[in-house]
Amino acid sequence: MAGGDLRYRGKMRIATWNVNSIRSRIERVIPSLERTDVDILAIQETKTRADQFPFFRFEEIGYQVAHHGFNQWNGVAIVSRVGLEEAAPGFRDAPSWGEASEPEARVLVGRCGGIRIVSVYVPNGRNIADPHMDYKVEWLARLRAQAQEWLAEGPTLLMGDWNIAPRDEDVWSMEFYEDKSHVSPRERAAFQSFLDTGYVDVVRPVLPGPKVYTYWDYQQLRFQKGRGMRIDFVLGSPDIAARVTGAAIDREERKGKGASDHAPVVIEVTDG
DNA sequence: ATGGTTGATCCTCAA
Repeated sequence: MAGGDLRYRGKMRIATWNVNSIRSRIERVIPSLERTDVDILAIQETKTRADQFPFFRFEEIGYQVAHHGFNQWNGVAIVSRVGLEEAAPGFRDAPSWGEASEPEARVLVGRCGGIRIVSVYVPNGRNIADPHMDYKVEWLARLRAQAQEWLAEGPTLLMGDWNIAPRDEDVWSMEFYEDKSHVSPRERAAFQSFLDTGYVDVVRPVLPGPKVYTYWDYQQLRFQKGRGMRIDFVLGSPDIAARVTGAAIDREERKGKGASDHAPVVIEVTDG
Protein backbone atom coordinates (compact mmCIF):
# COMPACT_ATOMS: atom_id res chain seq x y z
CA MET A 1 0.00 0.00 0.00
CA ALA A 2 2.97 2.28 -0.57
CA GLY A 3 2.68 5.55 -2.49
CA GLY A 4 2.69 5.03 -6.25
CA ASP A 5 0.45 1.98 -6.08
CA LEU A 6 -2.45 2.86 -8.35
CA ARG A 7 -4.75 0.75 -6.17
CA TYR A 8 -3.88 2.87 -3.14
CA ARG A 9 -7.02 4.43 -1.77
CA GLY A 10 -6.25 4.79 1.92
CA LYS A 11 -8.46 1.84 2.71
CA MET A 12 -8.43 -1.92 2.47
CA ARG A 13 -11.39 -4.15 1.81
CA ILE A 14 -11.24 -7.40 3.75
CA ALA A 15 -13.75 -10.25 3.37
CA THR A 16 -14.56 -13.70 4.71
CA TRP A 17 -16.50 -16.33 2.80
CA ASN A 18 -17.38 -19.96 3.40
CA VAL A 19 -17.36 -21.00 -0.25
CA ASN A 20 -18.48 -24.65 0.22
CA SER A 21 -15.82 -26.06 -2.15
CA ILE A 22 -13.36 -23.72 -3.86
CA ARG A 23 -13.22 -25.91 -6.95
CA SER A 24 -16.97 -25.78 -7.55
CA ARG A 25 -17.13 -22.07 -6.58
CA ILE A 26 -14.10 -20.65 -8.39
CA GLU A 27 -16.17 -19.14 -11.23
CA ARG A 28 -18.04 -17.11 -8.63
CA VAL A 29 -15.15 -16.30 -6.32
CA ILE A 30 -12.90 -14.71 -8.96
CA PRO A 31 -15.61 -12.35 -10.34
CA SER A 32 -16.68 -11.56 -6.78
CA LEU A 33 -13.16 -10.41 -5.88
CA GLU A 34 -13.04 -8.19 -8.94
CA ARG A 35 -16.58 -6.87 -8.59
CA THR A 36 -16.25 -5.94 -4.92
CA ASP A 37 -12.60 -4.84 -5.14
CA VAL A 38 -11.54 -6.92 -2.15
CA ASP A 39 -7.87 -6.82 -1.11
CA ILE A 40 -7.88 -9.71 1.37
CA LEU A 41 -10.22 -12.72 1.42
CA ALA A 42 -10.37 -15.39 4.12
CA ILE A 43 -11.92 -18.58 2.75
CA GLN A 44 -13.45 -21.53 4.62
CA GLU A 45 -14.58 -25.01 3.51
CA THR A 46 -12.22 -25.24 0.55
CA LYS A 47 -13.11 -28.95 0.36
CA THR A 48 -10.13 -29.75 -1.78
CA ARG A 49 -6.89 -31.59 -1.69
CA ALA A 50 -4.00 -29.14 -1.47
CA ASP A 51 -2.68 -30.09 -4.91
CA GLN A 52 -6.05 -29.35 -6.53
CA PHE A 53 -6.51 -25.84 -5.10
CA PRO A 54 -6.86 -23.41 -8.07
CA PHE A 55 -3.92 -21.21 -7.00
CA PHE A 56 -3.26 -19.86 -10.49
CA ARG A 57 -6.73 -18.41 -10.89
CA PHE A 58 -5.92 -16.01 -8.04
CA GLU A 59 -2.28 -15.44 -8.95
CA GLU A 60 -3.11 -14.46 -12.53
CA ILE A 61 -5.19 -11.54 -11.26
CA GLY A 62 -2.53 -10.40 -8.79
CA TYR A 63 -3.34 -12.15 -5.53
CA GLN A 64 -1.10 -14.32 -3.37
CA VAL A 65 -2.64 -17.45 -1.85
CA ALA A 66 -2.05 -19.64 1.19
CA HIS A 67 -4.16 -22.75 1.73
CA HIS A 68 -4.33 -25.48 4.32
CA GLY A 69 -6.64 -28.47 4.59
CA PHE A 70 -6.55 -32.20 4.80
CA ASN A 71 -9.95 -33.58 3.86
CA GLN A 72 -13.07 -32.68 1.94
CA TRP A 73 -14.74 -30.67 4.70
CA ASN A 74 -12.14 -28.70 6.53
CA GLY A 75 -9.89 -26.41 4.61
CA VAL A 76 -9.13 -22.71 4.93
CA ALA A 77 -7.28 -20.22 2.78
CA ILE A 78 -6.15 -16.60 2.68
CA VAL A 79 -6.03 -14.63 -0.57
CA SER A 80 -4.32 -11.23 -0.61
CA ARG A 81 -3.03 -8.55 -2.98
CA VAL A 82 -1.50 -6.46 -0.16
CA GLY A 83 1.16 -8.97 0.89
CA LEU A 84 0.89 -12.38 2.52
CA GLU A 85 3.57 -13.21 5.03
CA GLU A 86 4.09 -15.68 7.85
CA ALA A 87 1.22 -17.88 6.65
CA ALA A 88 0.92 -20.86 8.98
CA PRO A 89 -1.82 -23.30 9.91
CA GLY A 90 -3.16 -24.04 13.35
CA PHE A 91 -2.85 -22.64 16.82
CA ARG A 92 -1.15 -23.62 20.04
CA ASP A 93 -2.60 -26.54 22.04
CA ALA A 94 -5.36 -27.41 19.57
CA PRO A 95 -7.07 -30.62 20.67
CA SER A 96 -7.46 -33.38 18.14
CA TRP A 97 -10.53 -35.03 16.72
CA GLY A 98 -9.77 -38.12 14.66
CA GLU A 99 -6.83 -37.27 12.47
CA ALA A 100 -4.21 -35.38 14.38
CA SER A 101 -3.94 -32.74 11.68
CA GLU A 102 -7.60 -31.71 11.70
CA PRO A 103 -7.50 -28.80 14.17
CA GLU A 104 -4.68 -27.22 12.26
CA ALA A 105 -6.68 -27.49 9.05
CA ARG A 106 -9.41 -25.29 10.53
CA VAL A 107 -7.28 -22.19 11.11
CA LEU A 108 -4.85 -20.35 8.84
CA VAL A 109 -2.91 -17.33 10.04
CA GLY A 110 -1.19 -14.81 7.78
CA ARG A 111 0.00 -11.21 7.86
CA CYS A 112 -1.51 -9.02 5.14
CA GLY A 113 -1.26 -5.24 4.89
CA GLY A 114 0.09 -5.00 8.45
CA ILE A 115 -2.79 -7.00 9.92
CA ARG A 116 -2.78 -10.54 11.31
CA ILE A 117 -5.52 -12.29 9.37
CA VAL A 118 -6.92 -15.48 10.90
CA SER A 119 -9.24 -17.55 8.67
CA VAL A 120 -11.35 -19.61 11.08
CA TYR A 121 -13.63 -22.59 10.44
CA VAL A 122 -15.19 -23.54 13.76
CA PRO A 123 -16.14 -27.25 14.10
CA ASN A 124 -19.79 -28.13 13.53
CA GLY A 125 -21.23 -29.54 16.75
CA ARG A 126 -23.91 -31.41 14.76
CA ASN A 127 -26.32 -31.85 17.71
CA ILE A 128 -26.35 -30.58 21.26
CA ALA A 129 -25.74 -34.08 22.69
CA ASP A 130 -23.23 -35.17 20.04
CA PRO A 131 -19.56 -35.72 21.00
CA HIS A 132 -18.75 -33.25 18.22
CA MET A 133 -20.40 -30.55 20.37
CA ASP A 134 -17.98 -31.21 23.24
CA TYR A 135 -15.14 -31.05 20.75
CA LYS A 136 -16.45 -27.76 19.33
CA VAL A 137 -16.66 -26.08 22.75
CA GLU A 138 -13.24 -27.34 23.80
CA TRP A 139 -11.71 -26.31 20.48
CA LEU A 140 -13.12 -22.80 20.93
CA ALA A 141 -11.63 -22.57 24.44
CA ARG A 142 -8.20 -23.37 23.03
CA LEU A 143 -8.62 -20.91 20.15
CA ARG A 144 -9.65 -18.22 22.64
CA ALA A 145 -6.48 -18.75 24.66
CA GLN A 146 -4.41 -18.38 21.50
CA ALA A 147 -6.47 -15.38 20.40
CA GLN A 148 -5.72 -13.65 23.70
CA GLU A 149 -2.01 -13.90 22.94
CA TRP A 150 -2.54 -12.53 19.43
CA LEU A 151 -4.46 -9.60 20.91
CA ALA A 152 -1.38 -8.47 22.82
CA GLU A 153 0.84 -8.76 19.76
CA GLY A 154 -0.87 -6.39 17.33
CA PRO A 155 -3.77 -5.76 14.95
CA THR A 156 -5.69 -9.00 14.49
CA LEU A 157 -8.85 -10.09 12.67
CA LEU A 158 -10.50 -13.42 13.52
CA MET A 159 -12.79 -14.00 10.59
CA GLY A 160 -14.78 -16.92 9.32
CA ASP A 161 -17.59 -19.38 9.89
CA TRP A 162 -18.17 -19.66 13.63
CA ASN A 163 -21.12 -22.06 13.37
CA ILE A 164 -22.74 -20.11 16.23
CA ALA A 165 -25.69 -17.71 16.19
CA PRO A 166 -24.90 -15.58 19.26
CA ARG A 167 -28.32 -13.95 19.65
CA ASP A 168 -31.92 -15.01 19.16
CA GLU A 169 -32.26 -12.36 16.44
CA ASP A 170 -29.48 -14.16 14.50
CA VAL A 171 -31.75 -17.03 13.44
CA TRP A 172 -34.96 -16.92 11.43
CA SER A 173 -36.87 -18.85 14.09
CA MET A 174 -35.84 -19.61 17.64
CA GLU A 175 -38.75 -22.02 17.79
CA PHE A 176 -37.17 -23.99 14.93
CA TYR A 177 -33.67 -23.94 16.44
CA GLU A 178 -34.66 -24.73 19.99
CA ASP A 179 -32.66 -27.80 21.07
CA LYS A 180 -30.57 -27.63 17.88
CA SER A 181 -26.92 -26.80 17.36
CA HIS A 182 -25.61 -23.20 16.88
CA VAL A 183 -27.78 -21.51 19.54
CA SER A 184 -27.09 -23.51 22.71
CA PRO A 185 -25.90 -21.73 25.87
CA ARG A 186 -22.53 -23.49 25.73
CA GLU A 187 -21.89 -22.34 22.16
CA ARG A 188 -23.04 -18.80 22.87
CA ALA A 189 -20.84 -18.63 25.98
CA ALA A 190 -17.88 -19.78 23.89
CA PHE A 191 -18.52 -16.98 21.38
CA GLN A 192 -19.00 -14.43 24.15
CA SER A 193 -15.63 -15.41 25.65
CA PHE A 194 -13.89 -13.88 22.62
CA LEU A 195 -15.74 -10.60 23.21
CA ASP A 196 -14.89 -10.75 26.92
CA THR A 197 -11.24 -11.18 25.94
CA GLY A 198 -11.39 -7.86 24.11
CA TYR A 199 -12.33 -8.72 20.54
CA VAL A 200 -15.05 -6.67 18.87
CA ASP A 201 -17.70 -7.76 16.36
CA VAL A 202 -16.89 -5.07 13.81
CA VAL A 203 -19.87 -5.78 11.53
CA ARG A 204 -22.84 -5.71 13.89
CA PRO A 205 -22.57 -2.00 14.73
CA VAL A 206 -22.76 -1.23 11.00
CA LEU A 207 -25.47 -3.82 10.28
CA PRO A 208 -27.58 -4.22 13.39
CA GLY A 209 -30.17 -6.97 13.33
CA PRO A 210 -32.63 -8.51 13.24
CA LYS A 211 -32.72 -10.58 10.05
CA VAL A 212 -29.15 -9.76 9.03
CA TYR A 213 -28.02 -13.20 7.93
CA THR A 214 -24.88 -14.67 6.37
CA TYR A 215 -26.05 -18.27 5.78
CA TRP A 216 -29.17 -19.87 4.36
CA ASP A 217 -29.65 -23.65 4.21
CA TYR A 218 -29.89 -25.01 0.68
CA GLN A 219 -33.07 -26.88 1.60
CA GLN A 220 -36.65 -25.68 1.68
CA LEU A 221 -35.98 -22.49 -0.34
CA ARG A 222 -34.65 -20.87 2.81
CA PHE A 223 -32.92 -18.00 1.01
CA GLN A 224 -35.99 -17.15 -1.04
CA LYS A 225 -38.05 -17.23 2.14
CA GLY A 226 -35.61 -15.04 4.09
CA ARG A 227 -34.92 -17.82 6.56
CA GLY A 228 -31.23 -17.58 7.40
CA MET A 229 -28.71 -17.45 10.20
CA ARG A 230 -25.96 -15.04 11.19
CA ILE A 231 -23.00 -17.33 11.83
CA ASP A 232 -20.12 -15.70 9.92
CA PHE A 233 -18.31 -13.04 11.93
CA VAL A 234 -15.35 -10.72 11.82
CA LEU A 235 -13.90 -10.19 15.29
CA GLY A 236 -11.24 -7.47 15.49
CA SER A 237 -8.75 -6.33 18.06
CA PRO A 238 -9.74 -2.86 19.36
CA ASP A 239 -7.11 -1.07 17.26
CA ILE A 240 -8.60 -2.56 14.08
CA ALA A 241 -12.17 -2.05 15.24
CA ALA A 242 -11.48 1.68 15.51
CA ARG A 243 -10.36 1.69 11.86
CA VAL A 244 -13.47 0.00 10.41
CA THR A 245 -15.38 2.45 8.20
CA GLY A 246 -17.96 0.12 6.70
CA ALA A 247 -19.31 -3.39 6.38
CA ALA A 248 -21.60 -5.35 4.08
CA ILE A 249 -23.00 -8.82 3.52
CA ASP A 250 -22.92 -9.59 -0.19
CA ARG A 251 -26.29 -11.32 -0.59
CA GLU A 252 -25.88 -11.27 -4.38
CA GLU A 253 -23.51 -14.21 -3.99
CA ARG A 254 -26.25 -16.32 -2.41
CA LYS A 255 -28.53 -15.84 -5.43
CA GLY A 256 -28.99 -18.07 -8.43
CA LYS A 257 -27.48 -21.34 -9.57
CA GLY A 258 -24.10 -22.39 -8.23
CA ALA A 259 -24.19 -20.30 -5.04
CA SER A 260 -22.52 -21.23 -1.77
CA ASP A 261 -24.90 -21.50 1.16
CA HIS A 262 -22.94 -18.65 2.79
CA ALA A 263 -22.61 -15.03 1.60
CA PRO A 264 -19.35 -13.04 1.80
CA VAL A 265 -18.97 -10.64 4.74
CA VAL A 266 -16.93 -7.59 3.75
CA ILE A 267 -15.41 -4.83 5.86
CA GLU A 268 -13.54 -1.67 4.95
CA VAL A 269 -10.57 -0.55 7.07
CA THR A 270 -8.67 2.74 6.87
CA ASP A 271 -4.89 2.81 6.75
CA GLY A 272 -4.63 5.33 9.56
C1' DA B 1 -43.03 -37.74 1.75
C1' DT B 2 -39.46 -39.96 8.97
C1' DG B 3 -38.99 -36.22 2.96
C1' DG B 4 -36.44 -31.49 1.33
C1' DT B 5 -30.18 -29.54 -1.09
C1' DT B 6 -25.42 -29.45 -2.14
C1' DG B 7 -20.61 -31.31 -2.53
C1' DA B 8 -17.01 -34.87 -2.45
C1' DT B 9 -12.81 -39.40 -1.02
C1' DC B 10 -19.80 -39.84 -4.66
C1' DC B 11 -24.80 -44.35 -3.54
C1' DT B 12 -22.84 -42.44 1.89
C1' DC B 13 -21.60 -38.88 4.91
C1' DA B 14 -21.20 -34.17 6.31
C1' DA B 15 -22.98 -29.72 6.39
